[in-house]
Amino acid sequence: MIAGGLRLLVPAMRSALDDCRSCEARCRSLCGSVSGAGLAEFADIAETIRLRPHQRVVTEGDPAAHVFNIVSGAAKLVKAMPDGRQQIVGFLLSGDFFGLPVGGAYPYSVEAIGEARLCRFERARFEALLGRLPAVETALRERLIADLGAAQEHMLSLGQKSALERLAGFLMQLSLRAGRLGLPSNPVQLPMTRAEIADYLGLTLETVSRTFGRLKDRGLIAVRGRHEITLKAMAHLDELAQGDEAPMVRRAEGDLRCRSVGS
Amino acid sequence: MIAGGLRLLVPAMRSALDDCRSCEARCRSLCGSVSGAGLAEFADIAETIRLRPHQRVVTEGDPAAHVFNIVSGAAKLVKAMPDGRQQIVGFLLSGDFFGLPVGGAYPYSVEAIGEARLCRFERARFEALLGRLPAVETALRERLIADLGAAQEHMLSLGQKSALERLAGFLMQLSLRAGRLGLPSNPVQLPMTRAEIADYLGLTLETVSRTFGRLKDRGLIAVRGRHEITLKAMAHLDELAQGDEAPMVRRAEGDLRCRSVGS
DNA sequence: CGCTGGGTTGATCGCACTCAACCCGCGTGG
DNA sequence: CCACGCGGGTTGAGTGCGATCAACCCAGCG
Repeated sequence: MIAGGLRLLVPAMRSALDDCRSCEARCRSLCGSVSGAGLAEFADIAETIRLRPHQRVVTEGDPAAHVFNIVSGAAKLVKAMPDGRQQIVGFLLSGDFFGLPVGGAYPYSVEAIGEARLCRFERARFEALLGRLPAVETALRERLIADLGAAQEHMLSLGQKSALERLAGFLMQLSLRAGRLGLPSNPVQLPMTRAEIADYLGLTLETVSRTFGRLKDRGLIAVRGRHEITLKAMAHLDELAQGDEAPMVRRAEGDLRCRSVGS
Repeated sequence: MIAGGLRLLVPAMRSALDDCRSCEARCRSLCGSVSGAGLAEFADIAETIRLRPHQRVVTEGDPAAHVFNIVSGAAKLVKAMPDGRQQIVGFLLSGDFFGLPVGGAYPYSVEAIGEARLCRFERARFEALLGRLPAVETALRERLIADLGAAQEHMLSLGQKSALERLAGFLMQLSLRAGRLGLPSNPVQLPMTRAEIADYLGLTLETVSRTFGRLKDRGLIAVRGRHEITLKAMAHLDELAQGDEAPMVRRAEGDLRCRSVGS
């Protein structure tokens, strides 16, 4: 999960929403944690929302009155600076959860990528439910820990990796994630634009475009259309993303310096 | 909290540790969430550990058998790459909590900065306790959400901000954090080295050193010794950190300002 | 004393940013 | 039907911020 992933609430909406059947398979692992009664309670406070492309559901800094769950489509979590710079801190796919506030306010804005359908809960009621359903509370904790881990992994990318390494890692992430959702993991589908990839990876759209070219030149990927990438050497891509292969920059390992005394 | 902050367990150690009194004041807000019996249970499974400077308690990738709570001193969360590059994803101060695994393994290494004392719990027992103490589970959830928010804020820094903006933001963070711990918030104490600041901000130590110089030249800070910084214009520093003032587009204006001072 | 770890400063380099032109597909409307 | 605009993408030329390499400084300490 690149960011706010939390797939436990989808089952709750089966009775509230009529066309959620595509979610059923992929969230089965967490269905067991919700009792029949609890499931009904979730359905009770659920509300369906449809989003047009680029439409915003949540605005950074607003008081957090609701939490959300993506049913279908994709969205992005955006943190903006006053001068227009922005960082996408995560992409959300169907089943992902978001909207938990920091200090009472949303810490990011959320906008749809393409059409999206999602499910809304009043936050107060949602939190009240958590108290009554410890299994859900535990599942939520697990997801938060996973998200925190993903965030830390992304910090490593943003702070230390080259453009090539970041993009390779991004493609591998998308592939793994699609696989977990039961979708084909090799021709990777990119619902987002180059500019959005750039804002996620801390690069510019030109650099992203050029870096796709470099990956293609190396024979690691094939670009088919704007939104489909074929991974031609996943193991190699992964090595590249991890920085395993010879990079231009090699930093000395500080702790073992005592070995080679001045010679 | 810059990273794995979680201050709820400290009270539990009052009976297990004799000299934790400095923690008492700062964790009072969460003390109420633990019943007397629960507190005793925590004390029961607590174990004290002392660390020498640079000593490692947790290694990235190892199976996570314990969770920890910092009693005194400071530590860093480090993610490393095979070629030696590393990203510090957080600094821990007294009261902070860490060690929750992603996929069963620690997602980072943890090393002491200077001397540190901490408290260790077996993870299985800790999680069992969470089930019996819902108030603690809730407090843990709150801390995880706050940590996730801090991580996302840091992504914005790493992905979009200049060296000057990152360092200004870092100093403001440290100041706020010290204030929350009941320590003086203006002459900021830096327990870590320049190299560690660099690895946290995604810069090199040379750039960090030069950027301290630029902040000093602008009259925003005063550097006293290696580990103490006086913030001379916190409002201005904060604007700088947020990117409110003229950023990358017209760097010339910033240079103009320096020139008029210099010549 | 000299050694060592941490910090500062200078000179140079290079990756990614910036600015800019251009391409392509698509929808709209004359 | 083509003209046009527009959003998204690619490519090229030049720039600059921060990385790299390398002295040098300073304090603590055996």
